[in-house]
Amino acid sequence: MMTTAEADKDDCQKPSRREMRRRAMLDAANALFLEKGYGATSLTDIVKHSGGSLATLYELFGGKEGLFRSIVEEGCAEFFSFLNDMDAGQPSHDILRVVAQRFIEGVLADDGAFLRLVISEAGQFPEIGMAFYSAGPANAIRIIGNYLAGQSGRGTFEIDDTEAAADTFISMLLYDLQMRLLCRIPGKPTRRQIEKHVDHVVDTFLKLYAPSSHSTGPRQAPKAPGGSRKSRDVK
Amino acid sequence: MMTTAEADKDDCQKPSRREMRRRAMLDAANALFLEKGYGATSLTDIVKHSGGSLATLYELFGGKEGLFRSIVEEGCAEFFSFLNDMDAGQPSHDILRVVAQRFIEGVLADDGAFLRLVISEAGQFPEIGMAFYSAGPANAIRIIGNYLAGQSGRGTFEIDDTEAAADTFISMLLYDLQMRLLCRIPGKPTRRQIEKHVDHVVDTFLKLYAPSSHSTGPRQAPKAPGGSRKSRDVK
DNA sequence: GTCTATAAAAGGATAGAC
DNA sequence: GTCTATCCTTTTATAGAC
Repeated sequence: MMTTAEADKDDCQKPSRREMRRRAMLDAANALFLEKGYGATSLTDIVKHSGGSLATLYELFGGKEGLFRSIVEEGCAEFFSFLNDMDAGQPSHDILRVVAQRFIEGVLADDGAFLRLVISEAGQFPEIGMAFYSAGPANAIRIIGNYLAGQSGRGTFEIDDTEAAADTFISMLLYDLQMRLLCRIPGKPTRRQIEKHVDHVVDTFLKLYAPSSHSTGPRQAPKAPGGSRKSRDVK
Repeated sequence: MMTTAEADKDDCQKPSRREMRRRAMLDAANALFLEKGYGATSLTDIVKHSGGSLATLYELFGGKEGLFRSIVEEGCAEFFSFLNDMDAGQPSHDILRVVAQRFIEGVLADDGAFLRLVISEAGQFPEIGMAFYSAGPANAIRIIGNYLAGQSGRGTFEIDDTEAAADTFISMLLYDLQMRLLCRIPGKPTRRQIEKHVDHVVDTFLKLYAPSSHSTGPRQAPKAPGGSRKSRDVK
């Protein structure tokens, strides 16, 4: 027989009762907040899904606000984890396609639910929006900007303001897509459409910043005229 | 002395009591929803600001939802009214600067409060997000796309997919700005910064789509190196 | 520590007087 | 038609048993 303390030392994952409750409540709250929004989600609803009781929730998180802050904190870290995977040592600018693809996958993964939640409550919880922006957009621009700066030194690109270029890249890539998600326009883009968009953005970026007329763009695919059904219309 | 009926006929604006109440309630609700969000605003709070009473509110709007829908309907029409002012007959592409300026002014006008409100409640009120996207982003892309198509015919630009080009233009112009507003990053950009950004976007756009090497860009201003403090950092 | 039961408050909605 | 007063539900928050 082991004491619980010994068990804790033994098992690295330490699934203490407290920690399991905490996780279950965080997960339930996360799902419900993302689905219904902060205001429309009640604590009893969360407890109903997580198990445990209201009193325990208060014991662990201090209330609805505390629970919410924990959710967002975790969410920010997870949501942008893919940013840290960027390997700046890659040879060519094909890496731009890979990065773009990952960005879009990341954005599409939760249908914009997390971003919507942050935006919705940024008014009532001032630090939440700032934390998100720092961990997300600002971080992305810095990382991509740094990458571009490195490549710029090697002659892969000709860019004077690398962060502005990074901003341009991300903006072209995500603006309309994210806006549609946030507005809940139905219908996800197909893999084919995403690929096409990524190609278009990368090509445009290269047209802007590839060393002049060196014509680095390997895919200036001759576009089928009129075949670009993007269906921006809603109805 | 006039009866109220005569007064109504006399005054073309017909500020009937009913209509005045309606306006007052719409205005109060609008302000409160934009400030505190839909869920955090109570009907009693609205009535307290508008005058009148809860019962009248129900008589006029049927409840909180009806009131909210009325708000958003009005808001969409007003928010994008500036789009219809675009005069496609203008001579050069200096009009791009004017358009860009107006877009940014429009976006900054309410600090993103209206867009935030729409995004927040797009989940609970499905048609609201779609109405906004149609009246706003989709409409903007179509209008600018049409303008570009017209100019493209005259040789001002060389564009094959004019709507994609319009998307690029708007994305570069607004993405980071709107994201910062939505996340409540404090500190509005100064007029100087806005002007600089507009110039950068227009120059970039011309670099992409102006007839080759005709060098239409009148303002390829030599940037002071290192002077581009955009302060993307939050802290 | 975890749960049951309940307090306390607030919000949405309505009935009825004027 | 407009207001006052009130009902009923829901929600946050806590006290006390096990």
